[in-house]
Amino acid sequence: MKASEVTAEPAKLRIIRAASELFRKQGVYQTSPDEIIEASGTGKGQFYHYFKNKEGLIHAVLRYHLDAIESGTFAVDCDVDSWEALQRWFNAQIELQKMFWMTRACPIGTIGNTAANLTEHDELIRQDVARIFDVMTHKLGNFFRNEKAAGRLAKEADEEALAALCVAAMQGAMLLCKVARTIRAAEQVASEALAHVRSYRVGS
Amino acid sequence: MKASEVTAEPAKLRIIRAASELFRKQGVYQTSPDEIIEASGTGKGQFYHYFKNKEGLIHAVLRYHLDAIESGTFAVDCDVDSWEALQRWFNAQIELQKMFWMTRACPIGTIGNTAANLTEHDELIRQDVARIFDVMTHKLGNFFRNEKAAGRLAKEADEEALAALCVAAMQGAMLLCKVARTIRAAEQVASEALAHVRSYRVGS
Amino acid sequence: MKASEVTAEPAKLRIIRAASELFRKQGVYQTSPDEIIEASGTGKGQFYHYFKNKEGLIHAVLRYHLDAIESGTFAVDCDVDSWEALQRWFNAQIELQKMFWMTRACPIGTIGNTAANLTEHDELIRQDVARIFDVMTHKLGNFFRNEKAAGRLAKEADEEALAALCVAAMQGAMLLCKVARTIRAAEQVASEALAHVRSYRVGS
Amino acid sequence: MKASEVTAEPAKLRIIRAASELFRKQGVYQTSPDEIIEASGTGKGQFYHYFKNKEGLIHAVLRYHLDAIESGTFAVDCDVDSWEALQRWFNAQIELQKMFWMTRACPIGTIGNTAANLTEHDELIRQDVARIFDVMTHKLGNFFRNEKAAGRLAKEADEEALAALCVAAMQGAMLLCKVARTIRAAEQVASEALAHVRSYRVGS
DNA sequence: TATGAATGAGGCTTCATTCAT
DNA sequence: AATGAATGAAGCCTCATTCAT
Repeated sequence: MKASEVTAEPAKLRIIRAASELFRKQGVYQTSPDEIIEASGTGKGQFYHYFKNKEGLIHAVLRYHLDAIESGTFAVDCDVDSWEALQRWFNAQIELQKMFWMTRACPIGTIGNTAANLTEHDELIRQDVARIFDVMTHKLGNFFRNEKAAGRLAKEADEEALAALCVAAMQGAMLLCKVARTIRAAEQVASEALAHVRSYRVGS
Repeated sequence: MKASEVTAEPAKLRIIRAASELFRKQGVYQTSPDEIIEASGTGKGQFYHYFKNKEGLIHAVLRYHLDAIESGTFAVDCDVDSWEALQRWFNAQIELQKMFWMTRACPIGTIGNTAANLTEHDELIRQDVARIFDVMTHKLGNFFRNEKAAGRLAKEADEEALAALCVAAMQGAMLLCKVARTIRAAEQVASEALAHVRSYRVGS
Repeated sequence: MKASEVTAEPAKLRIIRAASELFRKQGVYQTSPDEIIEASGTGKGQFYHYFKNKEGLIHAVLRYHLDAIESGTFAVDCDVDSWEALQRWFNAQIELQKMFWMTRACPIGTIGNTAANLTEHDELIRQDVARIFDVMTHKLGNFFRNEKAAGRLAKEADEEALAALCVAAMQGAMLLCKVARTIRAAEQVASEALAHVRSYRVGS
Repeated sequence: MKASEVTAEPAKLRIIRAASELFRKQGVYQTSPDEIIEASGTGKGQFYHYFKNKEGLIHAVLRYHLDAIESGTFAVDCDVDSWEALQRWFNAQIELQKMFWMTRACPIGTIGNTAANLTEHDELIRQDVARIFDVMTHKLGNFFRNEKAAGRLAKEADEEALAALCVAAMQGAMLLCKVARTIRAAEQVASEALAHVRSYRVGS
């Protein structure tokens, strides 16, 4: 049983990884199970053996990203613990965007953007995406809360709102960049958002 | 000829309006020509008579929104000429979001999010969306430029970047709200973004 | 409009007839839309243009048979108005069974037998089949009622029950014949059922 | 060897019993090996270890029912040895039908109905079903033969035909009941069939 | 201008079965 | 004896588009 699980993981993981990559490149609705099956080098049966249906796979892909975010292995490190780390958080997103240039960089952004078109049928997916944004926002919020507790952030600062601004601004910025095919908006937005949160900084 | 154009417009417009509404509600990829045809009360022939194909219709819908934005008849008035109007610009989006609760409010955002996943094939659409965000950003930018010219905005403010922040933040915020099914993020983000641009205000 | 309906009928009818024939030969669950499409010389689009789905087609086929039964053009004439006609009603079923030998003769029987396996999902179909058996039973019942009214059937005879016996016995008999690959059971059953109803005959 | 057979039986039997129940509830074609495997609490390997394929399992299920009928442990006791027992034979089927309301009661009927649509491919199954109906008919026939031998049944009675009528009428009646969702037809048919065979009774 | 029938590629999913452990 | 991963053919259906009237 343990042995079979060990050998089973690859196929399931291969599917998740292939799907994750295709979703990022083409979007969720533009990627068919057949494409994922081919890219993962598995078969139709495998796909539906491991996932109830396409929605189930999307769910699995999102859990995969969520795990990465929570464990700190995500492409954009959300465990911010210093103002430099916050700066890096913004920069990482800009770099990702640059790296993949005209393809959508942030996998969450892509699925999140897809989520923007979700119908009532995809409730599970909506919740997954919501969860991810929630975790990201909380992680940034924790930094601001810690800073305030340490007296390095103005008392009137709303930690939650500042975190929401950072996440929302960068999601929106990446959308703008994708359609405009230029990184400028992301740089401007990151710069302004950072300036804003820094304006609440007090002490040293 | 003129007469036929006069009688033709209604059908074409009906299709555009029906499509616009369905795109906003369900997303572009989740809306089939058949659905649009049914909702608009026209026929298959009409559809392909007025539009080369589905992409052509999306293009027409985007031009329709662009026209509305440029003429100031868009749901969110982008001709901002005072700090109160700017506040209204933010509020209008929040109100739209509330109105359509859990559906994506901004029609541009919805199509834009789809466009974010477009392949080279749908280049036309990408450019349309880019154009719209560009116009929105410029309209806001004009306000900041005017304010600076009038000495009411700090010299060190980057008008273009501030406008980009406003647009990006609200696009991202509406995405967050859509997936989280709560208006909170949009309110927080609007509040922080507004606070940021206001911090550059000088004089009275 | 009338013209298009006239030209449209053939495709729809061709599908219904092809399906009807395949259902009789192979059974409903053993016949795929693709098979029907091929046999009818139409295309997938036609199929789903005229019928919501496979169930919708089954429904249409059953209505087609019901119409034939009601209008008296069905292979087994159910408008029985004499004892000779009743005899013919039994014989017609036996002859059909012989004609198609190892294939199932009665299209209703085939679909009815399929209906025996219906799940809750096929409610519409169940009702259609029920309706057909109901009409058949009532038509036979009418004969018995008329005979009783004319004083040629014993007062204690239950017209409805006699009709039910005829229909049920022949449905069961055809099942037995199909699996046994011999016509004997149908002949025996028809003979006994006829003897039974005749035993209630009075007068001339 | 003997020991392993002893431990093996349970799994094989569990599969047969689970399949039998599912076949009765949903029909043969609507039941997949996976479903049977899950319901029986076994594994894929078990299934194909004990049965060559699905057809082999159907065959086994039918042998299982045949054994029950021959040994008198079937739900409907076919070892009729008195007029009361005959009455019970009819009633048992009505009671089964009531018990499972709207599902097909007789497992043979269900598989038989499926078998009625079988292609040459499933010859084995057809023969199994034919065999079962044959055994049932013979068992009832034996009763009539015995009665005739004892002088309690009219000489002109055709024992075999009477038995066929009973079996066919009840199979047909259960089909009618299933589609009509009412027990009425079965009661009427049983009553008429019984009346018919009783009409040949002679002596007290 | 207008209608809707026709087309067929491709999407998602289930199924029966085999294979490796 | 037992497990469940792997396979791929086939099933049902939707889609965007073209054609005929």
